[in-house]
Amino acid sequence: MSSTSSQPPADGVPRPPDVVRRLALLWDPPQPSGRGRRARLTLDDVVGAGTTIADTEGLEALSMRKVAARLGVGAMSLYTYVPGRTELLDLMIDRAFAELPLPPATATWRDGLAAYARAHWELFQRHPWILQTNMWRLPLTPAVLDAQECGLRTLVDTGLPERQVVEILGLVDAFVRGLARSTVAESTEKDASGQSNDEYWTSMSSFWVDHFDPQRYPTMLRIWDAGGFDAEATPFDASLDRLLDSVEMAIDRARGAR
Amino acid sequence: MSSTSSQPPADGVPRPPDVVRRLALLWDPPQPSGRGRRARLTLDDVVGAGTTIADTEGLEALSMRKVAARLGVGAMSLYTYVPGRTELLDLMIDRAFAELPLPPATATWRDGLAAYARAHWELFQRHPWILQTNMWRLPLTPAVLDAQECGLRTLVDTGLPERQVVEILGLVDAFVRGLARSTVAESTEKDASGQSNDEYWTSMSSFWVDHFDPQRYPTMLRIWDAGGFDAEATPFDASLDRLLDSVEMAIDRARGAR
DNA sequence: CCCCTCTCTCGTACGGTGTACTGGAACTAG
DNA sequence: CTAGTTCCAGTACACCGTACGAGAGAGGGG
Repeated sequence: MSSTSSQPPADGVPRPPDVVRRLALLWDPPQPSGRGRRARLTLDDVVGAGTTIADTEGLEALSMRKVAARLGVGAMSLYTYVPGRTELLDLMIDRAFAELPLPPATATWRDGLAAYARAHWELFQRHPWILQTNMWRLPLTPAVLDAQECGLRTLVDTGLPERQVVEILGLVDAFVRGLARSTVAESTEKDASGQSNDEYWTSMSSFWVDHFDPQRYPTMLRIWDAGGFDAEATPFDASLDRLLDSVEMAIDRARGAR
Repeated sequence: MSSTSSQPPADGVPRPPDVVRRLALLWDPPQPSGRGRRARLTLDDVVGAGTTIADTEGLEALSMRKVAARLGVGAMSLYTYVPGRTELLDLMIDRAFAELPLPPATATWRDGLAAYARAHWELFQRHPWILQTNMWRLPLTPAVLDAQECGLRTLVDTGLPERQVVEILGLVDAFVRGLARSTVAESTEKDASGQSNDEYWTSMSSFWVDHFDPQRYPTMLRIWDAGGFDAEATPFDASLDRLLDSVEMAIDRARGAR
């Protein structure tokens, strides 16, 4: 657990994590319970509102007060649905991962793994805030485990030893997250730096003339001149194909050694 | 730029980024300037104190007030050395990356790249908060560019097209960060969940009995039984070697096609 | 010598955050 | 109708980053 926790410094008095309650909320639907006053909202409303804010304004704009305002409700009312911000984030992540179109078990390992990677890639475009969650690991939620299960399933019958299956899936995950990160960066940086596009560009290029020393960074200069850095815009699929080639090599080797 | 910015929600009035000042601070040493009252501290003191706090208490505990307290100084005094928290973080990252023992240009590409990866790996063990900075990209600081230059240099003369050099180094970076993340997670999670080790363990295992459905996750179960997940503790070097094998394959192919 | 000017120092204050507490409102079961 | 149970929300607290401005210390010019 912990995963996304320690995202806020645990303000005020830290409130013990209470891992059990947190997991129960994720894995068992909140029973309506009949008795007492009717709820104006559902848990899904709250999670949805949070996701909308994070999608449009970024994770840093996600505050309990803002979520409550969007739902036309007092800030403290949210705490009837959700124990705290950390758990709200876990629920948002679960909801997002539930959107993943997971490939069927019938696909070949290569098609399946490619679909797995592409699905994550597109998810991170749609919900870039997931990459901001600073999680050490993803939270242990149903949809997240579904995705992991699916990814592992694509490789488990290829003859690879189990450890390598885990290792390779980790590599694929890191690859997708890394590439998504830099792609999102490119689109975020410009408007995040405030003001106009021009102002950003001029201050950016002032870096190259004022501080960048070509003698100190000859390789970078050479690669830049050869257009190597424009390739950040290289299609995702080409890089993925090369990665899958190396996976195929590992599989072939494992089969040969058997 | 932007990199680590938007780490705090841009509290209060956002203060325009002023990219120019930020870069100047990073690339040009702060001239002592003679006139006026003598400074009690140096910029390095401030950055060092911040690093110490982040190392020992985590990035979430890094606040201006805490850094100031450690230096025996008022909170606002820090702002004579540093424009704000964002810039302090950039400086801390630069200082950390300056610790990297970069391999000499004389090494073979494989030795150099392995040394590059291992140096980063060890850096992230020493300063795990770097993995928490949520940066879209690393800041454009001298030491960070030194490291990138070094990484690119190991591959630039191997016959790979420039784009693939950039792409492969990105993959290596993502790999190291990903593996470091999950390794750090393992050591952090336990004490981060507060209380005793026992309490953590019992609440953790309560997950497996209360919520984990083996029918839903057969592949995970199978890999678990085969010990595939213990392999997270697999030596870093073994995984790295396999990654480098795939790089070698890419190089051979590029040479063959030439 | 004084004074002026420049710099660093830092108390106060503002607007933001997560959330504990508490009293009340609204509903249902008996 | 009453008791029990739930949801609602205002207030309050500790903490955050940092704008502002008054004071403290040091050098240079007269």
